[in-house]
Amino acid sequence: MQTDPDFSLDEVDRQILAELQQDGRMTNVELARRVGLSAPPCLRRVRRLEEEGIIRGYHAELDPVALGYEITFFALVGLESQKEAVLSAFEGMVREWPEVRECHMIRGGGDFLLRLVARDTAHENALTSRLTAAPEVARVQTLQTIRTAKDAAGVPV
Amino acid sequence: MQTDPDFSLDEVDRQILAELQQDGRMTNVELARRVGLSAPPCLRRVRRLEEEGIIRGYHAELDPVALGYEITFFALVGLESQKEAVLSAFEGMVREWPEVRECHMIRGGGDFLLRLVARDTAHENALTSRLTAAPEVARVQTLQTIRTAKDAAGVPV
DNA sequence: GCTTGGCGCGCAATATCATTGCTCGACCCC
DNA sequence: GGGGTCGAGCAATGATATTGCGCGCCAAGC
Repeated sequence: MQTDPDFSLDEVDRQILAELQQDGRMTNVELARRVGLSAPPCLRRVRRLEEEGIIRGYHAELDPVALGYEITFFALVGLESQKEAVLSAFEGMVREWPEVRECHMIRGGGDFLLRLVARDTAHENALTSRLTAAPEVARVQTLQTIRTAKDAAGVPV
Repeated sequence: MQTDPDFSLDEVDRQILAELQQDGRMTNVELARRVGLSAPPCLRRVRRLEEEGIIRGYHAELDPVALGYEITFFALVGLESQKEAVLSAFEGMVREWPEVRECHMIRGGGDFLLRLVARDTAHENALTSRLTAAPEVARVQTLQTIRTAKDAAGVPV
C-alpha cells in the first residue's frame, strides 16, 4: 500500500526525500553523508522509496524562456455540461495539447483549471481561441502570470 | 545570455533536455546512448546546459499522499491595494508558509493565484482562514482539485 | 536470563560510471 | 590549399553504484 500516509517513513527517510527533492542528481555517496549513513543502506532506502512509489521519478527543471516559451498562464475553463463523457472528452483533448501542462478539475465538475505555456502573446491568443472554440466549452477566463513570487515543486518534507 | 531563446540549442541538445526532463537520474552513459553520442561529449553538453541555466536543477517527484498531504488546492486571492509595498508584503508572507507551493501574481497586480497542499480538510480550512485573515486580503476563492487529468512538469521540448 | 530470529547497518569487493587529456576529422575563412 | 576553430571519440584514471556477507541490536519465546 504505497499511498499509506507515512508510517514506515522514519526521520532518515524523510531527510532522504527532502534532499532528493532539492537535488535529485546528488550522488548516493553525498546523500549518505548528509543523512549520516554509509552508502549501501542509503541506496537501499532510496530503492525502497522508489519501489513503494513514494519517489515517483526524477526530473530536470528547464528554463522555459530558453526553450522559447516566454509566457506561462492559467486558464479557468467552464464546460456546458457536467456529464462524465463531456468531462473526459475535454480532458482527453487537452492531454494532446503539448502547451497544456496541467489540467485540474475543480469544484466537482464542469470547471477546469489549466496551466499553459506559450511562445508569445500571439501564441497565447491562439491557444485561448482554440479553447473557446472547443466543443462544450462555455467560458474561458485566462489568468496571465505577471510575476512568480514562489514556485516550489512538490511538498514540504 | 542564458535566457536567449534557443539559438545555440541544436537537435541533440533538445533531445538531451527532453530525456533529462523525463528521467533526471539517467546515467550519462545511458543518456549518451539515447542521443547517439559517446559519453564524454554528452556530459560536456549537459554541463554546458547546466552552466547556462537552461537546466536549472534536478528534483525528485514525491507522492504527496505518502507524505501526509491528502489535498492539493488552488486559491485566488484579491488584495485591497495594488501598492507595491502591499504586494511584496503578501508575497513575503506566503513565501514563509510551507503549505503554499506556488504564488503567481496575475492580472497586473492585486490578484494572486496560489497552489497549496493540506493534510486534510481541517487543515485546508485553517489555511483558507489564515489567508482571509491576512492583512490587506479582500477576497479568497478556493479552487478544490477534484481530479487531475494531466500534470506534466516543465515545458514541451 | 539465555536463545532464537529478524532487521538494518557497515565493510569489502567488483562492476559501472564520470571525468579528464588528448588526437582526429569536418568545416570555415582566408 | 593552409591555418584555425569546434566538437567528437578514444583511452586512462578516479569516483560511484551495487552486491554479498558478517555483525550487533532489539524483541519474543522458552
